[in-house]
Amino acid sequence: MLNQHYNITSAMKDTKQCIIDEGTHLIQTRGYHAFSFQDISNKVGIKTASIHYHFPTKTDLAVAVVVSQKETTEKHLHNITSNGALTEREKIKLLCQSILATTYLSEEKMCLAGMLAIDILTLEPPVAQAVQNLIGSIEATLAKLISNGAKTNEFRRDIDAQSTATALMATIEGTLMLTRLFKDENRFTDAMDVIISRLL
Amino acid sequence: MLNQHYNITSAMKDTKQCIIDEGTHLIQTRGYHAFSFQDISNKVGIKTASIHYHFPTKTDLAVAVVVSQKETTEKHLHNITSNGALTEREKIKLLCQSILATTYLSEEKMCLAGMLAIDILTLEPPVAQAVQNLIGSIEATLAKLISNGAKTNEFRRDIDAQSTATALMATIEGTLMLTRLFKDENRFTDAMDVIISRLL
DNA sequence: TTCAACATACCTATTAGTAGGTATGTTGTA
DNA sequence: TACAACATACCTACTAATAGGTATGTTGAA
Repeated sequence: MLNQHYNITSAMKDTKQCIIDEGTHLIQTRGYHAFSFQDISNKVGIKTASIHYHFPTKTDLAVAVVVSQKETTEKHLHNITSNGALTEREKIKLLCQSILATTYLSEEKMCLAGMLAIDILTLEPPVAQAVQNLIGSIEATLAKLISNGAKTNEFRRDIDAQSTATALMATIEGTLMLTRLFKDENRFTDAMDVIISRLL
Repeated sequence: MLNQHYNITSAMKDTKQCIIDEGTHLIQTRGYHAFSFQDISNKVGIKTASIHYHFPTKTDLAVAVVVSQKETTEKHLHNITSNGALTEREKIKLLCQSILATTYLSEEKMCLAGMLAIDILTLEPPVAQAVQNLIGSIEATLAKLISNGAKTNEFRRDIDAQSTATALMATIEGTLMLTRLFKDENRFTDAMDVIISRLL
């Protein structure tokens, strides 16, 4: 896992990315204030002091985690939105399924943005800004999909893309939160089915 | 503030309740893992060690906070549901307004249940159970209101009380989370208007 | 004189972060 | 092409601060 004295091969991610990945996982499962450098140290196999070499402060790490996630998410979103074989409604449904699969169904993780959003009052401004950017990006994609569907009369006539996207985003976060609380994935599926069928 | 050497008057809540109230406030603003006994000590004017006299562990305090909140909330919910002058739809809207007023509009607080629900993987079972009970209670009230409205044909014909209540609960939590993130109360109002008008 | 409700004084564990050192890799220049 | 100078990526050892928690002492009121 360590790069010290070794060449980096294709099968070996560099340490910095390992730290980001493990940080992402820890934030999604335990939250910002419930994970420590020691947790990362144990998983990555690097001393806590060495983590500071890559990320001087915990805030720096958190920012890197969110920025990295934004890139990954945008690629993923693009894969869905650019699929010409799907209707806009199908794209939105697929997006929801995809979120469930990468969060609760993957070690009961929460959405990264949501997990950090809840700590907004205790996060330093750079992290808060990064989280806003991440949520903003996902919401913009949703609004675009709804807007597209509206043009082709795929959705209800009087739909408002922006407020509907906002409501959809909120329901995704909230339902994920309650799915984790009750450990019942049907909560997510049922709630999203109701919302999508009524809102769109 | 302290009761030591003083009689408890009507204007003076007892220390135990003061600790619970301050704990409630701290959890709603900072979250479980970002508040300490020292924070409570500073606000209540009691030494941290003395808090342990009333609540042996942090878990005990958290449970007391949630149980206390459940009682308060249920009284509040009853005041709304038992108001004969309101339609079921009006009751639900009032309930949403009331939640916004007591959370984001009050020092940017989050819903207590939501704030703890997010930490489900790091909370001890008694706390998790208490949070489930609290959310369950609110959700049951919502389901009852929807069920009542359905009987009087106040809502859409094909409405399902339980799944609609679940979706509504999720949207309330999620929209509150994003309202705090972006510090924009219109997010709550807009999203809830869309949801209520489409779902009910 | 008992005892509830505190305070004092501590403990152990953990936190993020720092200081200084070391082995290896890279690079510009003579 | 040799090598000094520097960069990279770690290490050990440490710090100050904070966390939740405990054992024991004090005090005023019933």
